[in-house]
Amino acid sequence: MSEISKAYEPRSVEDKWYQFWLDGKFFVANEHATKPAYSIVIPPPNVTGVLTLGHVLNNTIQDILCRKARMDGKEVLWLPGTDHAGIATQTVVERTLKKSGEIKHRDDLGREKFLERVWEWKEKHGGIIIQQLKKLGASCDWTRERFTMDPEYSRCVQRVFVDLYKKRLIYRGKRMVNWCPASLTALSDEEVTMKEQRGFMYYFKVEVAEAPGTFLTIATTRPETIPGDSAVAVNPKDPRYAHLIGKHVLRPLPVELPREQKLIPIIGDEHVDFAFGTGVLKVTPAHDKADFEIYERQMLAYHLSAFDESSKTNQIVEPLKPIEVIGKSGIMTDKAGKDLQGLDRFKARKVAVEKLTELGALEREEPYTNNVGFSERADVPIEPRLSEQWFLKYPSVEKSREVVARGEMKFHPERWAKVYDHWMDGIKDWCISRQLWWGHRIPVWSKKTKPDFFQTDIAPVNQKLRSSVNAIWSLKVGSYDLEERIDIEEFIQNSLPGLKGVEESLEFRVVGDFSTEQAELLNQNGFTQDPDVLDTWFSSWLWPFATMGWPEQTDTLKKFYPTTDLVTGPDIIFFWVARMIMAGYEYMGELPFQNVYFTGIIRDKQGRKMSKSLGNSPDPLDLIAKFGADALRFGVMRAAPLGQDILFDEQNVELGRNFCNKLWNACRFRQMVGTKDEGRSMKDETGAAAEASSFNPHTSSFPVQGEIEPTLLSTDDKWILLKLDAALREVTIALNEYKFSDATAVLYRFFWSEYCDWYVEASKAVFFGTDAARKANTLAVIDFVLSHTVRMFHPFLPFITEELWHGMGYATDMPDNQGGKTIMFAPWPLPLDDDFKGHYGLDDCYLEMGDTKYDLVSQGRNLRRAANIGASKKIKYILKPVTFMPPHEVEVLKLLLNAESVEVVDNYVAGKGTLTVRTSLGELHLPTEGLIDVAAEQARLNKELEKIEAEIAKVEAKLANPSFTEKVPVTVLQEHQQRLAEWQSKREHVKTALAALG
RNA sequence: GCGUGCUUAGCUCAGUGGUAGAGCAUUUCCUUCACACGGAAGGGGUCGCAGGUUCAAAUCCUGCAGCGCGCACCA
Repeated sequence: MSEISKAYEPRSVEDKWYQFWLDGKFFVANEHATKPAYSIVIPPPNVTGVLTLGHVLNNTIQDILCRKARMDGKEVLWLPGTDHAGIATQTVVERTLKKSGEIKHRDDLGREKFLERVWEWKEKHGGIIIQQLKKLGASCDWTRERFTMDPEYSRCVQRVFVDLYKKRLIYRGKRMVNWCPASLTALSDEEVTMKEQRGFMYYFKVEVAEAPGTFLTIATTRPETIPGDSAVAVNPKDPRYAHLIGKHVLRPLPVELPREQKLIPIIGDEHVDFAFGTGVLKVTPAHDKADFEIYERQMLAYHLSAFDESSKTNQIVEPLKPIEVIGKSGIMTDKAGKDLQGLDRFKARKVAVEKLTELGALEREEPYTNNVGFSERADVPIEPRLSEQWFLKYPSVEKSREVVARGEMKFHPERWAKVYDHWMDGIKDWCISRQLWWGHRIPVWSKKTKPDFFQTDIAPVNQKLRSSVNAIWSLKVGSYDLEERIDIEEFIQNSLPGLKGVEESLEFRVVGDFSTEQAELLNQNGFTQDPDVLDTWFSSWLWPFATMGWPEQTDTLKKFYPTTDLVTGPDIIFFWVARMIMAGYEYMGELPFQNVYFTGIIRDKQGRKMSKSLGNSPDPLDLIAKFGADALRFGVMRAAPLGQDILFDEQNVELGRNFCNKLWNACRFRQMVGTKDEGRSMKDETGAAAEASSFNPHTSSFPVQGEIEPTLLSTDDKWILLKLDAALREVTIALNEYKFSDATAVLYRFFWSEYCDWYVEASKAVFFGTDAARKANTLAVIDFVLSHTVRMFHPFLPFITEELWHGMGYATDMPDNQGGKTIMFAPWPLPLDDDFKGHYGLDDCYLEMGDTKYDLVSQGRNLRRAANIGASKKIKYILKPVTFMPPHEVEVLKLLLNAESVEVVDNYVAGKGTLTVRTSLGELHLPTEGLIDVAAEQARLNKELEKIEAEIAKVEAKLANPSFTEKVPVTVLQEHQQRLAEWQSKREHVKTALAALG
């Protein structure tokens, strides 16, 4: 036999077994299997990202679920992959190219060349996170790895876009969007986070044109937008101002404009809160969402009245219209006037205030804290901006809401269902276009032409596109925003003849699920493709089915869709989870997953979010190198209760390592005590045969009759088997309820506090003894317990358990597909059933017997301290048992007490200076021969006595209360009475002990 | 503002009506032949505050306070 090392060394083990699993194709899902399916799709990490602790948490949970499902006999698909992370990836590549001095702006390269560089980057860095997941032990089916920019996946995205366009759920429009001046793209509402900002509220006055000398005071936080004001709004119900509606004020900025160009109307709108500020609102429709809405509401009414007004006064030159004063990079435009033009928006604010002051228009400024939307990605204030974008009206909203509301799809913890429902309730259209290059380009082409050139410009292309059933044409005439869908054949027949000679240009637009060739055709024929790409989430919302071969009805889809569980962070509940549910219903006709487990968010010791800039985010790979992947997994799981954020501390991982080491050494102990005659030996070589042995690994499905001899079982044996049974039950329940930290706590308690601390120690009494039959039987019990334990640990600690499964020889007697090859497919250990318990005499009373015995030992050990006897000194105890104490039990006590002897004396009378403890098993005496510090021991006992008296008083008070004794259930009453008796007995004992001290 | 979660030992957290728990930290002792990544024995808590329900409340209800998160948002 070969020695195994004293400490567990994960490094020599983990890579070996991961390669073994890959070589054995154990992670590969078989879509033709008859076993019931279990599936998870991975939340695709950013392709150029690196592993964070968040990923560790998330993927460890998924791996636990998958490994448990395999042991439950399910056919498991854990489908991995990455997403292209449009903004993040493009930004990183652009920044890198800039840093190297290669470009100043991505325009220097041009779209095509730039994208080539992004692909290069992706090829170079794209595999990193996948490799890291392998280090963690993730049992993903890597043969099915997907990327959102794969050709097939991209076709899915395109197809869905066209379908939704066809259904008129996708539309284009000039709307107010969240504009990121750093990334130069529109963002969805979900990508904006509100942050409190300390600033100022500026109060400035404007004169009413029609009533010189009358001033209105306006409060604003953004004076730089004054040149963009198109109106001033008051509440029509506000008695202070209502009469001014229809009149005009003189806008102070830009100063150089002629008076008539600075006149803007006073309009009435219910939106204006007259309790807030001054009750007068400046309306800047190009730079504020609410203002834009007012603009839309009031535009018509105003234009009508303005018409009357201007015909009378001839003063109003500019109608109410959005004026863009802030450009797309956050730089003030020429419309902002000569003082502000070219300035950054924040610098412009200061200058605007100076100008107002110079004009004498600024009344005052007050410190003010308000909420400002920030670009989540770039962390700069977003700019509400009017621009032409593509929007999606969400599909299948009602079904998606109901499935969660009804509890058909379950959220864990449940409270997220409410958050989800609330969001779905107020759901707004999704801005899906992004002004980026890296992503799925919008499949829309357009070409302008005059009616007379239709036959040469458009018709031939239409002819060639006919093979695509999904070509949808629309027509935009002149500069009107309106865009009509047309049937191109019908257009040729009916409308075209009438347009002969018309000089106005027509813009033909075609949306379609085109092939690369068809797209090329369009480009060659002078059609221009929409330059924008789609939001990354517009591809990842298809993830659960697009990764499985949709739109084909593949066998994989048939077998594994809908998926079983989804594990993700609550921070992407709207971004991803909600949208996947809707896409699932829209395209698969059913929900994409049955359960959603929301993890907590990993924070540092101080409760701060992990972030690169704080440098508080440890590299999981460093942790794996230092402690092992199993240790990291166990540590994170143990610290991550369902529904709570996790304060990460490296100590958790250290604890995981210690636990693995404990497991390792407990097996080492088994090897050492059993090798001589009966035991198995630990092997070094994977798959090498175990030495011949009379002990077989046991499972619940392979009962152990003939292996463990029931009549030879000691109290300790029965106790640990019952504890194992309890642990199996508890762990199984915890896993079913997704309570991973509970499960790890049970594993820890069972293995460390029960098996190692008590059973292994007690078993030494057997192994150091001479009874060969009992020794053999104890080994059988140990093998039974360990073979179950190792399997129970496997989902959490995949590497060390595989090593031990083979090393201890437990694999060899199992069928190949049931653990013979790998513990991955060994059956999940079931709790012990009644037949088993009956056969081995495992009555629950042994639990109490064991507990009492170990309690006696603890108390006996305590006497050592009371007597100031060093831990290593062998001492003599005297036991006065209540009933007959079998010699074996006395041996166990002797060993556990580290005693020179435990003498059984049935009628022992303790003399002076003898310390005594008592349990229901009997009394344990330690004659001290004057070694003790009498005063200290008296103090200790008196303190204990006080405690006991307090407990007695509490229970007595309860029992003396008639309403208690009358109303309480009998069992509770008995419990209390028994407890009183116990405390009283203890009191007697302590008193006796005090008296014995002299 | 609406919603939601948390507040229990020095720290991190379990504990949904009946004797307050774990891990870490701490104190003392021990390198005894599985493991010092270890063993043994201790100390440490009026369960955020105030009411209420109940024979009985860390636990259920109400209110308050503090911290956090999500959504909405008033210039």
